[in-house]
Amino acid sequence: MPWPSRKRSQAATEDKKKPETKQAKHESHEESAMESSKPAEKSSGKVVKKEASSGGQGSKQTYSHWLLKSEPESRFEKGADVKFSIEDLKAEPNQTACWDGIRNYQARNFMRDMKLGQEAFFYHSNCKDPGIVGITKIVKEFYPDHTQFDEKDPHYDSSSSKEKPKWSMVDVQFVRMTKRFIALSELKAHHQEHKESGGPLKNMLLFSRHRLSIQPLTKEEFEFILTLEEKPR
DNA sequence: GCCAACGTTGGC
DNA sequence: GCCAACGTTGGC
Repeated sequence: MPWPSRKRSQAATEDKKKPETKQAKHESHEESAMESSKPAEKSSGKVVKKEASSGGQGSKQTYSHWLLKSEPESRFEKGADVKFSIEDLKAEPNQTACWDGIRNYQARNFMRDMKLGQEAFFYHSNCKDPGIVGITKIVKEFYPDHTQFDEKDPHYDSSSSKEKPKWSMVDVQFVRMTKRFIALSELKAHHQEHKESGGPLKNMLLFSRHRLSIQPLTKEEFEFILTLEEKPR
């Protein structure tokens, strides 16, 4: 299936290295056709621009901040460990990694909307303590995910081709750890409260698109979460 | 390990 | 294009 979560090593960043490998989840589909046609896509695309939360009523608001899920604990997928914690990111050259292995159209489309310099929360998922642990920034906009062409990679996609790559990835660089761990449970409590009060987390996708490993955040959502850093829980 | 949510596949 | 079956994500 499609899904993704993770990313992995290598970074192409400035130096152009080639990518390495990594993974995330995988799966496949067909390209463009799918893109346009599948449900996920459409929703995603649109969501991105419009919705938004605050503000935007009809207009299209563009997301400028993101949340990236990654699994900090070992888990094997087709023989490969998908573990990639924020500590792993910090250990990469330039503290930068390519976010490969994303095999979900909605998540892929969000990656394609990511712009240089935008920030993303690094979220630990499928682990003992799920929540936000740090902040990263986009240091390379989308380009083909090399793992789709590698038959030995868990995320190989035989339906994709170098001429028409189906899957994309971006490079992200570690910025800093959040001042404290911001647990999913804490975000959820605010989310529920905000649903009634109309607060900034009322529409946070973390609670409605459970399976989306790459999520857009509005500026208001991002900033509200940053204020949580300052308050001891 | 269980299970709810939800995306994908594939028959028709 | 609908929809049931299936598979995956990911919290608990």
